[in-house]
Amino acid sequence: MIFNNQYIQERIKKSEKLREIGINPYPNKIQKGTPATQFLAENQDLLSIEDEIKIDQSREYTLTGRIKLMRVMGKASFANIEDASGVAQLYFSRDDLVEGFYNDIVKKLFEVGDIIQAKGYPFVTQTGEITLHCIELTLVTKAISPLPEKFHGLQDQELRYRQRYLDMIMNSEVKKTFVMRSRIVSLVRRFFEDHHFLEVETPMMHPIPGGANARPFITHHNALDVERYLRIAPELYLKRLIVGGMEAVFEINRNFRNEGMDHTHNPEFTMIEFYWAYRRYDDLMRITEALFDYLFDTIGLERKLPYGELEIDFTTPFAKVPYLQSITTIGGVAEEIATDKIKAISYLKANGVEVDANLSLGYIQAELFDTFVESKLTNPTYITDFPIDISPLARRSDENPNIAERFELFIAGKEIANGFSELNDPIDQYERFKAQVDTKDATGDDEAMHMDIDYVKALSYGMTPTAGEGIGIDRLVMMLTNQHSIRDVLLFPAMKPELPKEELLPIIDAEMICKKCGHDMIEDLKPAKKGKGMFCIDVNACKERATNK
RNA sequence: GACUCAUUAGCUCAGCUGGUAGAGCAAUUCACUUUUAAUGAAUGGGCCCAUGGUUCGAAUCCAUGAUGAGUCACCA
Repeated sequence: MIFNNQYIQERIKKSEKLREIGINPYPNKIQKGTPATQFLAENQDLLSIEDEIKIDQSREYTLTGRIKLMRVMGKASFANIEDASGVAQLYFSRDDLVEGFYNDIVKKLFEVGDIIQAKGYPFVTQTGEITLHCIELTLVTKAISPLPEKFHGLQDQELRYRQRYLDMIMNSEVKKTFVMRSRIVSLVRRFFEDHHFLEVETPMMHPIPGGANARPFITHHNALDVERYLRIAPELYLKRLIVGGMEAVFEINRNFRNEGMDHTHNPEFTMIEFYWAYRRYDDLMRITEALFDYLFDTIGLERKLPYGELEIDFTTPFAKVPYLQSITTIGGVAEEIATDKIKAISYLKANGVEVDANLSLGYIQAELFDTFVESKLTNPTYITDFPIDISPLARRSDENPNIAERFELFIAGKEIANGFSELNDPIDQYERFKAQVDTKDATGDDEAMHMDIDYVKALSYGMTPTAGEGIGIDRLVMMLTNQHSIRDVLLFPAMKPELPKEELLPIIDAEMICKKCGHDMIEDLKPAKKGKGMFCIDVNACKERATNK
């Protein structure tokens, strides 16, 4: 049982006692009181009263919040309560409350973790803290689980992620990070709206995964009996909207990639993608700089921000370095090596990187870039002029057919944004998809793109010359809040299941097998539409298994 | 996916070269009417992550596994 812990049992007993004496531990009609910080701000003037007793009984306040600390000293007590705004101190004594309430209820049945409402008037304590002198106390919500230790708080990284609400209660700076995240997302949205972009919502479940190189999550639509892919990028849908006549659109939402997790990767992450008709990739670089200026100015951030050991200078305009040049000047790879596939492969091998010789020069250069350049890009830097063959959706440069009108923005060695002039030649697009499919066949690269005929068809009706860009919101927030793990900017980061084996096994034995064929791979099963039990998603495979039995 | 580290009371942590468990906070009881992690006294609280192995004896040593963190690899 989840509540069989001794501490929880103690608290449940208190909850029952409250009910016995007619106090509902979970009352409904409670109004939120004055925010704690507002209470403190409005009574600052008490501090300057010359009198020995700084008090104003004519002022009346109601505060609501969670008890974080309680100091009981016989017939009087102090408590710190916290609400969304901050912490305020309460004072209550036996003689100021209804007779018996202090001794029998406050001291015995109220405790740290409970949410209470306090009515009273402000005064200043001997140690100079503005405090609410309570004349009435009401229980708002009983907490039957105790809070973690009051001084050290919740330190266990795992518990902090799994029980984020506890992390937020105990570690106030966590809340600050997420308030900042919300602010950034809101400002990004406002920035694009102010620039006359239209916010849209495109499908999260795609019949063909596209718009990026990544392995998708697969799910099943029962009614249509088809596979669906959680989107890896909204790109191809947003560009269909440009074809349809929307000339500036953006979408801020989740993308899903079925890949490894680490401190910069979560299986679901947030991106903004925006598409802008009659613009080119250099317009994107300018508007991205304008976005950073807007964020920094509106939030009031210094242009030089610490990031761990680093200091990052966000002063615009950002540096621009062409792809090949970055490999030679920043990566320190000789040009004759960087432009020769055979030499580049052996150079990589000498540095411990194995690459598939079937790959084209562009892919090999991408390896050179990833190995020797990326981690060195600390200050915001645009890497421009990408090899065309690693840019299947970007427009070819008019001047040089081997490079794409594309850039990526790097900060602190991480890719933050990716933008390009969009390819709008439907026949060229078809050929590029085909080349990707061939790569997939030749190298088994299951992240290469699929052929999306419907998208090519959309292009065939004519898409205006368009520029489009994606910015990783999680990483952006990491940079601006000096957080080094994506999990610290995600409210609920992805975690492995925590149930120990012993608890999982009985469930699997009893429930998690197909009722028809006895198949026991959980990922192949779906719950019965009516009644209990599980059945195979793939009906044909199920029949086959059943007959083989 | 590879390597390194961690996992002991509700929480934060000790626990030596193997001898069956300790503190602070929290809880319970008592004292205390201006405290700031309040204080003082007493009491209760443990499948030492799991499973094997070595051993007379394992929280401690070894193996395997689980979860988390960090480095690297892949990706945004």
